[in-house]
Amino acid sequence: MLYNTLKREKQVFVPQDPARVTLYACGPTVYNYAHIGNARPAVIFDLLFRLLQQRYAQVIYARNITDVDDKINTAAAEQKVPIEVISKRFSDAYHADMAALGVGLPSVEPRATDHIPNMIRMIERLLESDHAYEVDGHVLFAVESYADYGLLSGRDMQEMIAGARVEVAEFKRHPGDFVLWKPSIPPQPGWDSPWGWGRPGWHLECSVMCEEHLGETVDIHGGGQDLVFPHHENEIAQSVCSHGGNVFAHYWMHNGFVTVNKRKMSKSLGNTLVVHELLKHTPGEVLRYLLLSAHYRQPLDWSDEALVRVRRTIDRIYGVLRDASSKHGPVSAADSPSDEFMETLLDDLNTPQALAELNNEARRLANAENQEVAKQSAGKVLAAGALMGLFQCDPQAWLAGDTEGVDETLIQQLIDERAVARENRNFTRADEIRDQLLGMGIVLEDVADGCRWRRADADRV
RNA sequence: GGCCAGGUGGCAGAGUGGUUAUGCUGCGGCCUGCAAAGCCGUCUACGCCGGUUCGAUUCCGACCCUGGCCUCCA
Repeated sequence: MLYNTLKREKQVFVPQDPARVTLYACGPTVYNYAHIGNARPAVIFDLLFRLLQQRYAQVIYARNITDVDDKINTAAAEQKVPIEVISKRFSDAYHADMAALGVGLPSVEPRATDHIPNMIRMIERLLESDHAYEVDGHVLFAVESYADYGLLSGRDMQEMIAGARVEVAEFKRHPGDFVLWKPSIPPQPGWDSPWGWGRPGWHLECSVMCEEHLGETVDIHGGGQDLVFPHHENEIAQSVCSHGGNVFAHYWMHNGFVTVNKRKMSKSLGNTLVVHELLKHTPGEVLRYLLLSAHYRQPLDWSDEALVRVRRTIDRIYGVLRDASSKHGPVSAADSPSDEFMETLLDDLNTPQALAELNNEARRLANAENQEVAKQSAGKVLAAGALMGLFQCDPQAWLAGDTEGVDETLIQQLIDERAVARENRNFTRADEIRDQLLGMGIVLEDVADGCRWRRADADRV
């Protein structure tokens, strides 16, 4: 069951071919570090990919890297380095950041620059069928040649012209026409083409890479909500028109925005949160949980309070897992999560409710009175976590936190000294030691078989 | 102006025509030498006004408000 932007309703997902399910998600343009808004679709479609793989024998998930774009050219010019340096640096960073968020690699990760000949062929087909025209070294797509243009975004071209706020380039036949190919001037990147030396327009790479790696028609195509128009609308136009009218994608999924303190994240507001930076202070798992804590189609508000909240929730669950294994022996993931969990996740990726189910199971685990119940509950928690990319760390290691800069020997000495003091019922001294450690950011927990310590929340978020 | 979302308890955030979401916080309790951790309990939730209904937060209509897109953007 998936919400389809095209139909504006939830639909039962029926693949064209259950033996080969295809998913395409718009990946990053590599001109800068990924911000948390880029991470949201990466995490969501990673989860969708995991779910599909559970249900279908073969799932091909393509997530592209756009490595030819004017923003890359600008970044290269500013930093006075070749564009390849920029695209290499930030695609590497993207991989590292996404890996930290538990995002696996897609089946294929095509790059725009590896598909220039195919792009040229697609443009030629569009020219031949009069869906495109050439002017001064530019090739433009003629939106009037495609009757269904605007269907995905629910737009009427006439109305859009009336409300247009942007000056239209002289050479366009219709204000909505968009560039398929444009001339380049060094140091801009360029390739030889029938229309001179130049480079592809934005939208084209996704159409071509879908065609190349997944086929003319894909099952699911996804991306951020802001891509609905014009990016995906234009992709549809190009693909349908160059494929003799064949459907481009059956299901369209779009994720909502990440806002920061209720405001849309944007460069102009200076409130973009870069994953690379967030990871310096926050484990990727916390970021992932937070990204999954709201439904993917809803806006997600990012704040320090939210980060703290998620941190505490995760700590509690790891704590329950740790206590369970020390009380009932080692636990491992069950074959599958609970039915409730799967059901809700399969209902248009209802991750908040799925996490609620996971929390319910964790509570059952904490309340488990015997080993059998405990192992069963722990198995469900771990299986659910595995599917969502959460709770795969060793609980003890997670709770100990980052021990860098912590003098473990000194802590142990103090704990031993405190144990002696407690033995002698010298609680004044014992509490003194506990306060001293707290001052160092260390919290003590007395348990049946001794005393364990962890870093205080404040130092770990 | 056009199009599209959404307004839920202190906060975050699901969901449902009649029954506990879940998490975080606060408060009370169990446990503890005291704590911490964990557990239990708890805090008169569904923007406003009509309508349908035995019954609406949930369906229908009007209204108010918020956000997004229409230009590069996940």
